[in-house]
Amino acid sequence: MTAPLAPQFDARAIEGPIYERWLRSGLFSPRAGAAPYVIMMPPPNVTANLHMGHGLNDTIQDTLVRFERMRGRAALWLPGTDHAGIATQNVVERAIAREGLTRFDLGREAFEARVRSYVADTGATILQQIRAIGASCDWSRTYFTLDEGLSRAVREAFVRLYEKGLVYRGHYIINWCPRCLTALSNEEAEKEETAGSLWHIRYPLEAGGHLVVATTRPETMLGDTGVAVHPKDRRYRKLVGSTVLLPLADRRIPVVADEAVDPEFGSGAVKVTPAHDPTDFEIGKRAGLESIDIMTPEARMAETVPERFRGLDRFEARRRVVEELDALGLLERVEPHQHGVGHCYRCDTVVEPRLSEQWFVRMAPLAKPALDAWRSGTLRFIPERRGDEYAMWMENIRDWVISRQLWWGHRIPVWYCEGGCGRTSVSRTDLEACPGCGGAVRQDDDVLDTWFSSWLVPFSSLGWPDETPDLAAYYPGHALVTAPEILFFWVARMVMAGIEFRGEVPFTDVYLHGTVRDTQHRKMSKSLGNGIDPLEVVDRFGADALRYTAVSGMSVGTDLILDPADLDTSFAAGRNFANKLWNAGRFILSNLDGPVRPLAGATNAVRREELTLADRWIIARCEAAVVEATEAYERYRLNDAAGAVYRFVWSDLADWYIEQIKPRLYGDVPGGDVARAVVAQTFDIALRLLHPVMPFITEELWGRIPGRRPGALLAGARWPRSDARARDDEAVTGFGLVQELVSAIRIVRGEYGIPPGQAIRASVTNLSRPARRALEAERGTVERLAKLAALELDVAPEGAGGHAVLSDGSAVFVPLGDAIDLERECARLAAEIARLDGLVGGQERKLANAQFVARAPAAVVEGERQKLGTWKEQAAVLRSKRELLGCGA
RNA sequence: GGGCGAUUAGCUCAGCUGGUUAGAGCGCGCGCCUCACAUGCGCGAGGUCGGGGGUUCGAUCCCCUCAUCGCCCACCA
Repeated sequence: MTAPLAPQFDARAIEGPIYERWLRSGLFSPRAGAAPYVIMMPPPNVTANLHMGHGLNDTIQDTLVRFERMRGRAALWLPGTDHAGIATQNVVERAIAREGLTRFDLGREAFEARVRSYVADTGATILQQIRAIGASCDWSRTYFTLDEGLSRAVREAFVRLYEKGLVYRGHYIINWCPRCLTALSNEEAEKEETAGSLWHIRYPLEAGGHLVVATTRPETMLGDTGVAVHPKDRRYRKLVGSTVLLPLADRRIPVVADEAVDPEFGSGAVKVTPAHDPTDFEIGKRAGLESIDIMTPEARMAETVPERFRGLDRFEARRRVVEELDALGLLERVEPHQHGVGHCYRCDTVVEPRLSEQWFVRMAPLAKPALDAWRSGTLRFIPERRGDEYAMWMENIRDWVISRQLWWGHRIPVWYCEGGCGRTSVSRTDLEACPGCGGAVRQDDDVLDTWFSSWLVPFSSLGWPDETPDLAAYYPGHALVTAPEILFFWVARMVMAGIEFRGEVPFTDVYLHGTVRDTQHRKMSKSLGNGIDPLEVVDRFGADALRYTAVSGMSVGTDLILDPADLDTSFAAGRNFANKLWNAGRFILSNLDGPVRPLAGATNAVRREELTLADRWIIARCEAAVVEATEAYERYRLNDAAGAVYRFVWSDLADWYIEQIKPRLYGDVPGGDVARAVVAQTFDIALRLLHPVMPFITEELWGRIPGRRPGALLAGARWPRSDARARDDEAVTGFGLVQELVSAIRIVRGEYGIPPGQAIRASVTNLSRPARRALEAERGTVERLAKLAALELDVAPEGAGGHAVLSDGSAVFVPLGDAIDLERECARLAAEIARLDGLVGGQERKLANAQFVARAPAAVVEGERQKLGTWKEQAAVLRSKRELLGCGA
């Protein structure tokens, strides 16, 4: 376990064993006695394979859960899978089609058995794959929406809603997928803007002349049972009540008046096909028109149309109808027409509005409290604007078609009496006989929409309808993290179900993250072949690199753009950072071979007087990182949290502090024990702060810091507390000047191509008090990092050399002797002076503006004055240097 | 047709309540195998903050408008 760290970071070597240790530790199950923090994982489909969408979604959830777990919450991230009715059935139907079979060949029971065995094989795959990215789910509570318990919950919910009159059965126009052969909800019929045509057709009037109607679906005219006009439309008012001779179908149909007609659109007259259009259905109902269903479930023309059209596919029928109308001279004109056409969300087939008998949930009563929850602030969305979408949907909610003509799912718990009484029974338990007459019963053939089980998950997964301890402890939950695509399918409905069945919203924060897209901003998809396999990324770069890239590449609500063609570049940031962390860790750990003194508390704790300026500086920077990262995690600004730790680790700790302490660590100067204490502590804190985002590498390194209890895990360690005593403005300013000076000297070196090996001298004059103290304290640091033979303070420049000025006005001089290119140095200084003069000029104008001084807040004015002073000072210093060099005007 | 969002360096994005010398990563150029790291170190180039107008002492940030892209909703057939 304490094998030396590999020189080269190898994610594959550490991730498996660490995940095993986490599992064995039991940390993924919520600890008893603490305040809970609960996230329900959006259950992936049983047949799903991990894609980047999951990668992103699960990374975010895991980051939040790990953060809260470390903060001491009883964190529960509850995983499960969804039986995914249509999707799964489609997969299995495709599989048996390869054997030349349909589900009807197999019959219901055999087909269902087939799906079950298929799912038994594949069901656990996705959850296994999720582990690869480090997900800290409580696997002991894993559920499947078709489990016995969740099935009971489904029945309970159905029966309760039925008993309240919120579930009903009726004949309505629903969206029908002619390929899946099932009803779909409004949400499942995705509108796609389509370039279609608007056909203007002449319908002859019995009394002579004709009426023009416009339609986008001419084939439906075979099912027309009326023509409607607006009651106030002068052009047509007198025609109301007259008769139209419907062409092709050769039927006589009435002209009716209805408010739903828009006189402005088309000709102002509408053909009415009650069996194939929701608006027409309503008009037909009001006018008492007949409904003629002209299509089979497969969307071929049915027996109800003239023989020559029967059996034709709807689009073929469309062509034939148009052709015949044209031949008859009844086609007035055709114009291009953009409109939204519904497509099945599972197979993309154009859905057909169809009249059929289905089960529905009356949604308005459920929507009201769900909307109130948002309005009152009980429920909030991140980003906020998503709340408006939620509200709009709730306000315009339509009843939910919950029956599906599928075989894979929860069978509708309704039994029809086939004996004498004809009663319909809704029951929590299977019925053998009619409760009314004792006669035979037949269960409804249909199953429920998949989402009818998903919307219960926040409590059904915890044991509902039983009042289990889990239910008491972990409902309601806290955050719900998902893609905006399922806001209505799932999130909104969970809120409704939560309030309806448990009296409380199931979570308070809905974090809707973006979508993973390619560089052309196309959604990643199997069909486009632009996907990225997260498992390949994990394999090549490690889970931490994947997670870091995902988290840092996306701010609240924005999409994550990755290039599937260039994984090396896409994941470079994460891979490089993991590598950096590993090497910094390797260095630090190899220098902590002995006991490390604590920074506070114990008797041999490092005293404040023992700290160098650099120590105080890194401790202050670390404190700032704690505050920044903690606040960012709390606000779901994971990219900011990751960025804060990244900068601390790379820019502060690795680039400066580690370099600063080397002489102490090597024993070249005293104070090694203090440096070790400080670096151990700040590194430890950095690992904690980063752990939610990069759990594996941080776990591996953290466990090797001396003084760990055996078996201690970072995943269960406590979150760093902010400590006001660590703040230290003096050290931040002072060490900042040290950094500036080193940079200034490096720039001069670079300008004149002074070889890295060649030690030079540098002197600083005109020092401010903080600069003097800092440079005296860190003289050695400057000398080493700028590769100086000596840093001299207050030694006036002599001879030719490079000049620079620090932000406090300190004048830096690097003697160059013959190496100087006087012209070049003069030009360089002139450019810098010009830049400063520009700033000074602007600033002077600003401060000369009486309005500004009078109206801007005093603190702002004071700040601007100070800036002016600084720039003036810097410009003056450089001017004097130019003079010194004899640059001339 | 309604509603919303975006437009900042070559690319991907920060810039959260108007005052910053507008930042990061990747890419690019120059110099470095400096005993943790070349998946690295040092230095650097690169931006009229989409166009136009306005409010303000002051606008990348607020308002209007135009353009482009995207998302959500919608029974004008």
